[in-house]
Amino acid sequence: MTPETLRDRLLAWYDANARDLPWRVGPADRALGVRADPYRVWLSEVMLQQTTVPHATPYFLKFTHRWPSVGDLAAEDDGEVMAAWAGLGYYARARNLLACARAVARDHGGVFPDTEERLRALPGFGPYTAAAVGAIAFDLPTNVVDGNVERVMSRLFAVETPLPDGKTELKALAAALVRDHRPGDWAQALMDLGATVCRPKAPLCDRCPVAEFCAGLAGGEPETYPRKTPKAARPHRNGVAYILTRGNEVALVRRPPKGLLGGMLALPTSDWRATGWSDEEAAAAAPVGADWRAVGEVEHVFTHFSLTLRLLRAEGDAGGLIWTPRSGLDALPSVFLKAARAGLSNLI
DNA sequence: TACCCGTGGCA
DNA sequence: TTGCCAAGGGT
Repeated sequence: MTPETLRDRLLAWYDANARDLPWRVGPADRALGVRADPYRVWLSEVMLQQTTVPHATPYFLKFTHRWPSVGDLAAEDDGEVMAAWAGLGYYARARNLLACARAVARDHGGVFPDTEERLRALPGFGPYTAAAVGAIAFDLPTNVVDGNVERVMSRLFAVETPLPDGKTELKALAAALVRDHRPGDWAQALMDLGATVCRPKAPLCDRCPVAEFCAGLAGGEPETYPRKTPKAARPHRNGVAYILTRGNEVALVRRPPKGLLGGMLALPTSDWRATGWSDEEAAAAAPVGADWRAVGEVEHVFTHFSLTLRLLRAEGDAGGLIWTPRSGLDALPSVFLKAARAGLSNLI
């Protein structure tokens, strides 16, 4: 099978099997000349970074309803956007999202630039996002390489070099298939194939439009690609979260702008360390003096460490805290929402 | 370059 | 239960 035949097969498959996604202009409409809104394409691409479609979708609908244009988003307050992002994770994306929206509003007249190079210069635009927005929103023949495309290429060509070292080789293989014809559909076809057929586990090779081209399938174990270097073990840390209530309100803090959960509202915490905390030690380290009572603990897993958070609760008052009604706790990252719910529960 | 940075679903 | 996994970017 020639590369041109492979392309024809995959694009035809996409025409018949494209996923219907809220940020997507499908192949039928694109054939009529309809273009996707760069703002919506960009927003979806950022939300989908390392995030599943089911998890990102409600956030996309919420954001586009509340901020229909990049100018609307650029004019919003930081805290509102960070609160709306809460629960989606990787909060640097939200900080960069705002920085990018404001750069587009200020430096580009509210219009996304239409070259890969100038997109790449915007905050939060790495190689992937610049290529994806360029292809999907502007039909530029860019090389869009995400985890899906890496997996598809590694199987099609039975690439033995483990990731991440194999990225260069996989990217070159993908580049050799890019043409000026339907570049936006091509990028989305590759990613849809990776997401629905050439899946990480249990690929559906009997439904694959390019199976006869696939060296990984010919070798008998397509699911073993891409090869990967083993990951380091995840360390464990221990911390204390303090739940100070004043009637219906809970005391929160704003975390520093960079680092873990940067810029997000949070419960006050101790430092997070390898050794555990006794109740006495935890109370002594509290941000304010109060009659602290141990009310349990929660477990949470981050990308590179796991955490046991001991929960101390007290009723009291203090300055320098962000007093928030219980109904406002949905502005918290998941780890603190989980901790607050557990600590405020009457079941303890 | 290697490490940092969330979350929830699933086998 | 544990580890793997999802449309990566920043530093």
